Amino acid sequence: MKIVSWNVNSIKARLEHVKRYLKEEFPDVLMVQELKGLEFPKCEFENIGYKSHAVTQKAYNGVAIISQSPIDIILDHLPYDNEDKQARYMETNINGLRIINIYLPNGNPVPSDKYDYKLKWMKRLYRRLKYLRDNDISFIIGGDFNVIPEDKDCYNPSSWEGDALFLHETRSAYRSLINLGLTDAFRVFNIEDKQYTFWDYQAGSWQKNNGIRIDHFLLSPVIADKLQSCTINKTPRKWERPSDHTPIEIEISVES
DNA sequence: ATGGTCGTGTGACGA
Repeated sequence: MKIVSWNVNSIKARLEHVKRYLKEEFPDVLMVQELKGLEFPKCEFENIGYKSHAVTQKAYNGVAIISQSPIDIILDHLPYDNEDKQARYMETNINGLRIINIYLPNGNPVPSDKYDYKLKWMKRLYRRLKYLRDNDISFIIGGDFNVIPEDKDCYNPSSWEGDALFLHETRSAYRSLINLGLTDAFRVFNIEDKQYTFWDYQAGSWQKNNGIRIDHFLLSPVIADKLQSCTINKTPRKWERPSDHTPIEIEISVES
């Protein structure tokens, strides 16, 4: 079973990219982030054999899951704060697998209410994932975490000092998630540095490979044992008018 | 070099 996460930076601007990707790679599940609008082109995906479900808001954020198999919605928001209306979380069952798609807050500038929100959001996420672990519910969580886990996951660690994606407190909160017993799927197969999923539009970042690794898949233990591969697919970042992120892909063996 | 680039929605803000 092939599952992919991709921050598309507007589903309207990237519709043809997403359709092309589905036709070329034919994933079982594609989770997308940063839809950036209320409208979601569900019919466009139906026409090429995909079901979908989106959680959207006006102008900002937004996540969706596009799947060959039916999607059961478990949650369409991150629990433990009823005041939080931002469209950043969805939790589903697909083929009996618990699949979670997140767009974790960026949090810049630091300090700010945005950074406070990011840390609170990460604590809420911890609480939800701990609940799933405590109740022996296996899961796959993927998405744009807006966290650079280690120095080797960015091109110039000193230039990221003080950034909300790289601060000690951010990475510490991320490690707490890992310490629930989760596996960073990418690092199972690749321990090299300079393995990025995002390159800024500015200053020739792509051409200079000045990127960061912030899109991740974390797997609970039973599913981690079934992981076959995890690959960053840089091809869509080379297309015309690309997203600033590129897809990260995992393959899970599922008994049939 | 105190910039540079996108996208939303149509002005300022977010990344």
